[in-house]
Amino acid sequence: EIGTEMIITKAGRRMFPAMRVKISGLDPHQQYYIAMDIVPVDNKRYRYVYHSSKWMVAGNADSPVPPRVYIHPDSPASGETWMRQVVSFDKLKLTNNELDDQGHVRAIYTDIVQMHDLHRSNQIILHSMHKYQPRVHVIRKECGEELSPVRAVPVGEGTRTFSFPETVFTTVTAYQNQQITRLKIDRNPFAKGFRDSGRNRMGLEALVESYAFWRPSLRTLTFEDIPGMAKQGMHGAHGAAVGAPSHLLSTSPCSSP
Amino acid sequence: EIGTEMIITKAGRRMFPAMRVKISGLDPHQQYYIAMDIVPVDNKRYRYVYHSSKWMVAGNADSPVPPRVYIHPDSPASGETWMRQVVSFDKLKLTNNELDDQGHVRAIYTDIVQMHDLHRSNQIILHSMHKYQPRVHVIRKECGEELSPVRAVPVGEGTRTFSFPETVFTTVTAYQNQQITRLKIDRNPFAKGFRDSGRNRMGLEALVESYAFWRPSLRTLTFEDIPGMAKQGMHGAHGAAVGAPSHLLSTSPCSSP
DNA sequence: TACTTTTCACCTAGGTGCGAAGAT
DNA sequence: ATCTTCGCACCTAGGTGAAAAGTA
Repeated sequence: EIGTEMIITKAGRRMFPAMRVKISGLDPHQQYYIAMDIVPVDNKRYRYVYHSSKWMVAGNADSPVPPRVYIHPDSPASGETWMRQVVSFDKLKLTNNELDDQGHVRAIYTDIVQMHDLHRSNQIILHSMHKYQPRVHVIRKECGEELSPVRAVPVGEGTRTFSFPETVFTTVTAYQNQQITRLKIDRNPFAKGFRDSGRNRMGLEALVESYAFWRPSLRTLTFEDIPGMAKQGMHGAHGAAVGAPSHLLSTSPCSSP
Repeated sequence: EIGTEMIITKAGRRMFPAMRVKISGLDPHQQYYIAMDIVPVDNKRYRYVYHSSKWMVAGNADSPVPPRVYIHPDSPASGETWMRQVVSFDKLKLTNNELDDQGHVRAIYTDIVQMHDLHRSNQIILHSMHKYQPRVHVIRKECGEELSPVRAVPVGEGTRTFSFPETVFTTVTAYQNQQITRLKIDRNPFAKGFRDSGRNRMGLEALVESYAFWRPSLRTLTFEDIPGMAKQGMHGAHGAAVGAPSHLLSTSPCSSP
């Protein structure tokens, strides 16, 4: 399996393809946040070796960047709403600029309830030439504004985290692998101006097969998590689910102090 | 004072200028929805008489259209968030098409809490050649999903409605008053293609003075409503506030059944 | 006649990779 | 040598009023 590359810029660049998930098994009447963060896969820095067309370790990772959580703009919404549609993260942008456009960098560490309140940044800060893993979080919304602080990567009952190993990518400021460039140009509508009318020698369909993130079967990921049936671990065709047991997401009578 | 005209189309047309309000006096830690609806000014249908440049009554109003509420897309958010920025309704569209793009027309009558849940339409249905008054609603978010049904125009404690008589307008499918056309072309960036480099004989600044909705001093409306000081009635320079006493908006310890 | 719908050129706004230039 | 930044042409997406055509 070959990982793809994602451009990062100072102004922020969208991921392409964007992460899209289909969700099932939520309590229809419960409110949830859905969020994404992106965590390092390892502690290494990479470089691309052209003659072998491979990424090679080039030292240890740079010092960590301020962690960010991208809160899906439809948050909060009921389980019913989330399950009715494919949830797309296409507004999220990747940047290598640690200076926030607004300044409030670390407030994201505070209460998840307040997160909705912060001016929501759609930028996630990453280092170039590193390998990363996007993660999707489903966070049950608590009644009231309980001051239970939640970390940048929220953990606790009522929160569940999903990782899809196929979506690991390497950050770059300019594409290294020309096959990746071809896929981006061919599939991203905004790059239509660079398309080559005469199809190059290797079929693009074959290319798509080689790059996990691009396979249409993966463009929609399914969370299978039926309340009452406390399934755990693998669900759906390719998705690995990690986190609290499923029943924690399903119900929540609203109680108050 | 001369009212402006707003185009309505089947697909929906934005208002220009858009309604923009500045809010103060909310409880910073309380969650609120902010919404807009548009109500008839009277029971009449109008026609434009060119030779006198005036709108004249042309009969009784057409039968009512399905009422709609445009929920500001930042809703719900805390008082702090709402007060930090100017709240703009520039995504709202006016239409004369009673057939909903999605179909769920009347669900808007249900609980305000569920409104956040519905696929939010940005369209408000109006009749052409009628006079309308936009209204802004500030609605305190209740804890939990209490099933207290709220009407299309929410009324009750925790809800407050603001009307600004200067923002009354007449709906049209094509502009009647050519001065309105000139103002739209001169001020709306999307109409730049129709601008006349040689300024027409009457200065546009003078035109703006004649049309209340356009005066820059009104493009930002201020809600003055300090909790604890139960002011009522007129606030700010031009805004008339109508609704529940102000203190009802300011505090709300979260209690449950 | 009086109003509405459709199509269109012309804009705003912003997402692409390219290639030259810059940085280390 | 290797990586990053910037300006650019070329796109997508969609908001304008004009004008012609449609409706009743």
